[in-house]
Amino acid sequence: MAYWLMKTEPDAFSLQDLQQRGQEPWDGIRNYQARNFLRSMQIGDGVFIYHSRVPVPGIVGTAEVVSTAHPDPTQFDPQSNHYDPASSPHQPRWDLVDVAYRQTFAHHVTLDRLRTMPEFSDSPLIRKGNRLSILPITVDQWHHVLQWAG
DNA sequence: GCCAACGTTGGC
DNA sequence: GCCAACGTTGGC
Repeated sequence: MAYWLMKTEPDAFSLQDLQQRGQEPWDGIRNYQARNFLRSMQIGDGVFIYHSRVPVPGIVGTAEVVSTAHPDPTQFDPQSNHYDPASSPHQPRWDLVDVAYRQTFAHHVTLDRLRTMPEFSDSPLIRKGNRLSILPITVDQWHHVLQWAG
């Protein structure tokens, strides 16, 4: 059992969208470090959903990993803006996991708030210029954020 | 919308 | 293998 944080731009796909659909293949990850995290995920792992590129970025709720990693079909689709012509079906380069909605926080845990938490002082999440869209969350971080979220 | 920071690509 | 150029991310 592990914990993760996944970023999304709500203009493209929000926690509310996930709630409406129930679950969703988390496709479009095109970063090797993030992909390697995807590959280490297990069914039942907890996920913080983080909204980026909004006036007040932060963690807005939770989801759960409901599949292990499998090839992301959008890498083979020339119509997709995640198309990767260098990837082949014989040796897929990019994976996804399926993620199910769990809860929306009554109180969002904003980036400003996360910066005040000692649990996050070493996290890439609060570092300037950080572009990692999937990152591991410690047990302490998980529980502390849930506490703040009310 | 701007732009700093970063990861990736490709010429050499 | 180096590194400049490029495209993208994400806070502001």
